[in-house]
Amino acid sequence: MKTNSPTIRDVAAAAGVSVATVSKFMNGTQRFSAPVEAKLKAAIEQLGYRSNPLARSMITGKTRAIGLAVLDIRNPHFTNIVKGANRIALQQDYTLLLVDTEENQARERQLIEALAQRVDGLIITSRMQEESSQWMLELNKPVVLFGRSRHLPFPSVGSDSYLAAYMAARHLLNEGHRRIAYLGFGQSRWNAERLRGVTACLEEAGLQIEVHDAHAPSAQAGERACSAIVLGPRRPDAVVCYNDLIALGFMKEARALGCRLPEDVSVVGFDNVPYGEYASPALTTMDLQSERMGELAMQKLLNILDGNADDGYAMLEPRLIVRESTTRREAGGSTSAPDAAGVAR
Amino acid sequence: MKTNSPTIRDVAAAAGVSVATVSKFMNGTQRFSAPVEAKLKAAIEQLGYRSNPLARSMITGKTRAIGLAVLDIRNPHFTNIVKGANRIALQQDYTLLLVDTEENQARERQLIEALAQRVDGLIITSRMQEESSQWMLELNKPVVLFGRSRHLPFPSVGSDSYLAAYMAARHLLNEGHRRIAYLGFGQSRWNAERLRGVTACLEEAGLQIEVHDAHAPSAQAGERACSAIVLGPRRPDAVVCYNDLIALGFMKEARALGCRLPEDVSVVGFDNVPYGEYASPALTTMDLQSERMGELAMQKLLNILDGNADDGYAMLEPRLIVRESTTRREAGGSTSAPDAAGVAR
DNA sequence: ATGAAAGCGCTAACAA
DNA sequence: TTGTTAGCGCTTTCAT
Repeated sequence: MKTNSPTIRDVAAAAGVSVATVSKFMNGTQRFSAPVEAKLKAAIEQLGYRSNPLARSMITGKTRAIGLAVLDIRNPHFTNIVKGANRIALQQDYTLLLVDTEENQARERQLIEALAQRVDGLIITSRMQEESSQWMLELNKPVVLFGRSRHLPFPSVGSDSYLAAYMAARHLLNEGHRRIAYLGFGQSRWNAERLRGVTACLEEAGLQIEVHDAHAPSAQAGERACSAIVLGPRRPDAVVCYNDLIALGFMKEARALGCRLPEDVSVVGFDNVPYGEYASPALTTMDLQSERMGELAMQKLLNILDGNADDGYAMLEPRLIVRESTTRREAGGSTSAPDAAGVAR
Repeated sequence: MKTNSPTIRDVAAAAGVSVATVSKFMNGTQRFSAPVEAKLKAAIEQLGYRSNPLARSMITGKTRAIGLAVLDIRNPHFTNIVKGANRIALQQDYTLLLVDTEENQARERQLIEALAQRVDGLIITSRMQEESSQWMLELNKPVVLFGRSRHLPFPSVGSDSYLAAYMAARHLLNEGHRRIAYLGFGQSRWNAERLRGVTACLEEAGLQIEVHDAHAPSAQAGERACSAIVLGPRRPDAVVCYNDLIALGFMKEARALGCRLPEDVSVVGFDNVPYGEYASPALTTMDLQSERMGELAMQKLLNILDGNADDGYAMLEPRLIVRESTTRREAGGSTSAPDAAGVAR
């Protein structure tokens, strides 16, 4: 299995032409006389020649590879980003180098620095503060970030967390809820905005919010955080969760604790992960368009690599997906959801 | 941003030594006199030198990258494989090149062939028949496959689909079910084995099986397939689904159709995807240890790259995870699950 | 312990 | 249209 694959020189020899000719032919840089073209084709076919991308990259300085660093590939939000990014990359003949940074938090920076050396550009999701991410500038490679970047001159894509949260709260209010809690994830860069959105909406209605933290963006964390909220002295009648995973965990535990959902407690999440739909009650959520974000990020990056400037922030519109976890099916509530109609499903 | 990073020559000049010395230093190939080492360190530090992995790869012929081709990154089964593979790769300082082949089915082969040129080895999940995958031999790179490979001399890892299916059926039998259906996915390479396992178990009990096909390994497909099974003339009292996604979709639709789960119909899936636990009823499933499969596959591959021979098939033990979708909570059934106790949760 | 020199497989001027 | 030639940044004998 140590078959040395044929080099450009082998082809040149076999076809009786120079290596430069072969190179030009491979890259379609030029036109050729019929006989030469025929010989070239024959030799290439016969030898099974495929040009070595490494050698090519060394000279051109381009690898046609994009580095993608995600926090946790198992979180469907990031999975979707990868899916979207991969789609666009494939269309343009780029390859994806993936790193799941959660697997080695301490080495996040090293990992990304190493990654940067093998790619033309990077798409990065990070938990680091922008202030402490100045080193990304020294990557000397185009980077696209998620969430509006304020301290870094990189283009970015995100969705309006504030608005999304506001919408979620508004929906809950419309459903007649008054005691609303927020189960957040403090370490996230979007947590603050989401909290702000919910808070603002409630304040307009003269209501207060009760804030909890899940300590992780996972279903397990949602489970763990549940009892303190649901069994506390003043049980909320609705909770906005930082993301769908937390919401799913919360719902499971809440029911185990004897709550009826959504009658006793309504739940909203963020991200619209595929499985919220299959939980029961099906999870109402804010669709942040993760997959589209991945596509957009990749598009921005490839665009830059094509020489076009872009340091903008592309913001996607959040969409409310109303499902069962917030809609009072029987008894209970007050108004029937006035905003449920015509909403994207 | 067109900062040309320093080359080995810059370092050599700055340190007043030869490039060979710098190279040896970078690779820790040799020991050095104190003064040289000091100058080297200073120069490298001062210039911020990082050796170019491409140039290195050109000579050594090693890229320290592994290609991973998955059918659909959004299927948690594959997500888990990626997670596991990534973990091991990171530990050994390898990078992952990911391709989601579903994004471009027609180009699967091209994609993988291109991938092969940039990596030291590949881990491939494919829907192709082994018989028509002989081209993989011409990759001239070590490959690890999933599922026992019979026609290809590649090592592989998988779990015992036959046994898993047999176990699932046995569990259903123990729960008192008699009319059992199998909702499969004919295009998968494991479908046949799973069907065999279920069939064998039922035959031992003198029972027949009713077979359906979901046409896709997704929740949506499960939803679509549901009504024909549940509203047919002879509704089964339990169904074994090809995977958890199909099972989840099936359950959602079944309930929409007015079935009580698990009282009217019990459901089992395969894969133990994270969200089965958060569905309701929580999904009973066969844990095939996807993440472990990813780890193992990567371990096998790196092992081969270390020069050790390995053409074996590593088979993981399936485990039954009993949850609510098969346990008769009230009324109904016959025996209470005798095998539910002591089972991994 | 250190250095000189010959490439790895390819592209990119520049000549012809 | 085709060929010559000089490297890309690095590793690796082989000398010293």
